[in-house]
Amino acid sequence: MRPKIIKMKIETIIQSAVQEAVTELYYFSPDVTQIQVQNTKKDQKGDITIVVFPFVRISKKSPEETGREIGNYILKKVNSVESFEVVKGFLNLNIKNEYWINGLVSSFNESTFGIAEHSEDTKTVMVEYSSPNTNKPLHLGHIRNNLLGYSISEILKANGNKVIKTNIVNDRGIHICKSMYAWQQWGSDRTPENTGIKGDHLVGECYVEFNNHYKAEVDELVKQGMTEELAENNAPSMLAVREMLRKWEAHDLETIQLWHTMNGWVYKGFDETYKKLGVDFDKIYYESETYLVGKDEVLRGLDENIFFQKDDSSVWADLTGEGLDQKILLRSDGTSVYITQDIGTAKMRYNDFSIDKMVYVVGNEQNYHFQILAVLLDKLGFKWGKDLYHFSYGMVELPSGKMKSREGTVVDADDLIEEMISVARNMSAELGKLESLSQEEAENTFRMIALGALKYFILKVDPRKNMLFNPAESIDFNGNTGPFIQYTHARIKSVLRKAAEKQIELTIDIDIKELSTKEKELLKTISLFPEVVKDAGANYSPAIIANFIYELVKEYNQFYHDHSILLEEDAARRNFRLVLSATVAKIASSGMKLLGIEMPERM
RNA sequence: GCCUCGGUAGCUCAGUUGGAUAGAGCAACUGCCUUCUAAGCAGUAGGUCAUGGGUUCGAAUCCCGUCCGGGGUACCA
Repeated sequence: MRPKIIKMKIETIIQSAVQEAVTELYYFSPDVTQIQVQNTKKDQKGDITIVVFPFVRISKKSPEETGREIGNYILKKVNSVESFEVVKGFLNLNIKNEYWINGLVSSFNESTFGIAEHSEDTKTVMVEYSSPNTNKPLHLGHIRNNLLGYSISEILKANGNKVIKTNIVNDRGIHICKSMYAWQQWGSDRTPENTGIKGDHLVGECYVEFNNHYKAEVDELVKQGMTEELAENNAPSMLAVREMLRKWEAHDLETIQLWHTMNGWVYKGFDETYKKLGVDFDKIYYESETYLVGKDEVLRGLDENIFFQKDDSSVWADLTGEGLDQKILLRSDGTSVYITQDIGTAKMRYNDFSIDKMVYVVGNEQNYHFQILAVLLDKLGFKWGKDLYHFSYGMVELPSGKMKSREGTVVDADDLIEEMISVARNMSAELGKLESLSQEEAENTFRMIALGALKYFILKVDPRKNMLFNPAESIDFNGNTGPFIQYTHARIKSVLRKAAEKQIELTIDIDIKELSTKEKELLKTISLFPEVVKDAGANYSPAIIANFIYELVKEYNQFYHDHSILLEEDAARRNFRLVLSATVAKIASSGMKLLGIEMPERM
């Protein structure tokens, strides 16, 4: 067993050295926040930079002189520092090559470099994502949600948490009844089997059908002189749907059966899409099973005077003490509202698992909702209520603007994935790639590339921001894209295969002294990976991972272009470059895995 | 109205707790395959960081105002 080596980061060592230096030189102990240790900018000489300005006031000397004095001190105290240079107010330190090479060796050696393992104090985090309605198929908006949810789960795991992925399916309510009613009314012989239409799409079609008929009815009534509001509430199909919902809540057998059947179609369809997207769940909750629990919780709250009742017998929470408004929890007729089921779901989760932290991956239009939910759960006594984390992400917009289901301007998830695969297939044929692979292997690679492109495109942008998806342009395979990263990986794997063919074995005895600029850059970037994973976890941001991997493989491609690997005659250097390549491939893969993106061996 | 998030190159996006000359990709133009995969590499061009003030050695970043845009503010979900 290898003893556990506690490797101190060079930044940390330097930071305390600076503190020491300033204390000893100027008799003043600076605050840690004043000591800025950062990576030297690419266009400057040096590896680590210390900003001198904050100490000028203490030293009462020029920035240059202060920098020199601190630099000299560090040079004497920190072994890894080779030399330094002061440019303006910046102290640039050169770190010994040995240090970077040691870093490479450990990242090459450690199978889980940068990925934390579970420990004694592992926290259990539950991540809720996806959360679809069962009245229509998944679209691009859901894709962003699913990819973010899956990725953030992986990132939290990589930061040492135990993660339970969960999904709350909205399987009840008036919108589901609309699809059911349309099916009954305008073609009750349709099934996914006899129409050949995927179940969720069939139900979605019914939903659209309903809206078209309904709209026609409303228009007709308005033409007859009714006000719009009245017409909307009195259109025959709306009345029928309300009756259907009433029957559902009264457990009417026929209604429940139809509901089961149609939801079954939808689930089967969803499962296919989830599988294609490569996302999954450890536990799925259904709103039909949680909303009554929520209602009970609200009534308990009423009992315990946490909530109050108005004269019309509706139940409310007074959140004015928290700087929020009053919030309705049960309607005057006793039925539950949206937030009621969230309380119920929370309660069930609370009973089912020992959760330390709850993360909800839900769009930013629900910021207010989750602010309220946090307060309500806290009032009701759930320990993680107050600090639940709403992973609030921005919308996906199209060049034409917002996606609207009712206007048919949504990008369907299944269609999009198929289209991406077909683009990957054509692109491959055009480039004359993968001809040596079997049909099956080739298809699998097209799938990886297509999904890599889609996932990376979506995950590379800051989740908090709205993003634009242009179907015509977004399916790019060059530049800052998933396929670019996959391609670099395939290239490295190809080199490694050839090395193996030539019986060249990789060894961790790196016996070189000199490093080229590109080689050193790569070593420096590699060393950042663990920090990047932590950063991504702390900020709930797959984008941080994505941008890092891009940076890494971009640098690798420059290195690859400028240096021979297998043709290098010096065996030690050749070995170094092979280890370097293998490590880049490994880190890129493990980073992409955190994004849910697979890496092909060849492409 | 109030709350909230945003505005960086023609387009899509990065930009660390405030640090050096604001960076990538796409699109445009120009080079590089007899050599480990050209889905690559190199170069040219492209900016009043919405705007006006303030804080300071230093602001795309922090504070205040203004303009523009998204979202929220339901007995919808």
